[in-house]
Amino acid sequence: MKIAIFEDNLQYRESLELLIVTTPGMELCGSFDSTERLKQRIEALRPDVVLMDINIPGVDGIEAVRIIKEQFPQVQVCMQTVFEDEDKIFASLCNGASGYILKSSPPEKVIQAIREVADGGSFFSSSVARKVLKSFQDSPAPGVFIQLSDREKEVLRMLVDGLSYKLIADKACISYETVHSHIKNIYEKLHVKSKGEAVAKAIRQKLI
Amino acid sequence: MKIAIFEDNLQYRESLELLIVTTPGMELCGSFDSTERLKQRIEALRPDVVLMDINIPGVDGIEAVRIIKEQFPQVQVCMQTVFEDEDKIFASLCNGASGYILKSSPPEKVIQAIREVADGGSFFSSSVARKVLKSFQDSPAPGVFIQLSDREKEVLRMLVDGLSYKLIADKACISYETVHSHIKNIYEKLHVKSKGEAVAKAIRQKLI
DNA sequence: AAGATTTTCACCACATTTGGGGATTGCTTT
DNA sequence: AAAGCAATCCCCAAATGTGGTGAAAATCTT
Repeated sequence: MKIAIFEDNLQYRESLELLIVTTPGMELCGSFDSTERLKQRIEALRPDVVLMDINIPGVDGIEAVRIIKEQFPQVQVCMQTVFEDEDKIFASLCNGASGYILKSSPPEKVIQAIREVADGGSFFSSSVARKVLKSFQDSPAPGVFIQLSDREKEVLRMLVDGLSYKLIADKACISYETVHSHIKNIYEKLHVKSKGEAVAKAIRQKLI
Repeated sequence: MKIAIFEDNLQYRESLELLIVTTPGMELCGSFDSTERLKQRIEALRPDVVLMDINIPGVDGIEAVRIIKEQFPQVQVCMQTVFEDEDKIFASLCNGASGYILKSSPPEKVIQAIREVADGGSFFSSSVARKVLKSFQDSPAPGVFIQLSDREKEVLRMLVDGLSYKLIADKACISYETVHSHIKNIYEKLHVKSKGEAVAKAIRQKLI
């Protein structure tokens, strides 16, 4: 299993290098202090797993993940950082990182994270997992309470897609007035009084 | 650390019981095959961590988590299941579960999961983490590309909240025409032509 | 078969949004 | 100093959405 390291802190990078080379089954195929010539390096080295510092010189780690996953989707990326910055965590994950560990994690966690991401799984430090979790819990559970009929859901979906009453009418092969009528009922059930609120509620409560 | 088990499969429950009682620092305070009298039981036992089977007789595990977290938010719940059903995973997590492990997980993972959730962290089996991750990656990264000014973001936020131009004008202490103007610019930048689309895009791309 | 709900459609009046023109001020960036 | 942008304001006309009041047919429930 080939590992590449992108980490600008010399001391930490060296300890990672040592960790990798002393772990059976793992091979260090590259170690860098910036994201310069990122694509060429990945291209040449073909690592299985990349350990990427989030605050690295050059294009930052978040952008680097995007680039790597875009060009080499089979390469698994595990982010590393000292901070627990929520926005950066989410941005990295959305960009395709498979793991996220804090630099304070003990070496065996790092090895575990590498193994799991290489294996197609994911690994989060538990405090990172907690943040990810929280973002779920902040959003209400998929709406089971609000009971929309099939037609109403269909109309709502189109409303969310930004279609006008007229276009909805055409697509659903019903008259403008029927659309009007459905939407009046939807507003009633959702306790809203405008398109904006309806769309917001539909998306946030995952009604569609 | 007091652990309670809710699991209807006798064999698996017994192996969990054995695992808990033989682990130093953990105490088994209750073990049940259904969620009957759930609240009374939690009330009486005051466990630190609950291991909850997702397909348990009585109210199901997903509902049980909700009830537990509602009444006893300090109790940490770790879900257990044989299935990797995405909807159930998300529903459980939204309802307040702090961990999610598959029954195929080895005993040491179970112990690790209990320790981490008790500690305020979270634990996912790596395949579960992968699913959670995927739900992030399906949504685009928080909009870094679309550049809205502060005022525009403010207006957009209010638009999402369902306010009319007039109310936005009042709240922001600017004229109706200025709101109109900002919104024209927002539409331009978002490449949309209606409130509905703007709201949908704002939420989906986490612009607000 | 009776009753409830969903789906369908209509009309009217009013409110709101949208797109098209402008314009001025102040602040940055070049 | 000029260009560019954000923020503020104005007018107009057309398109679109909202609320009220019906009502008929189809479908599902009991």
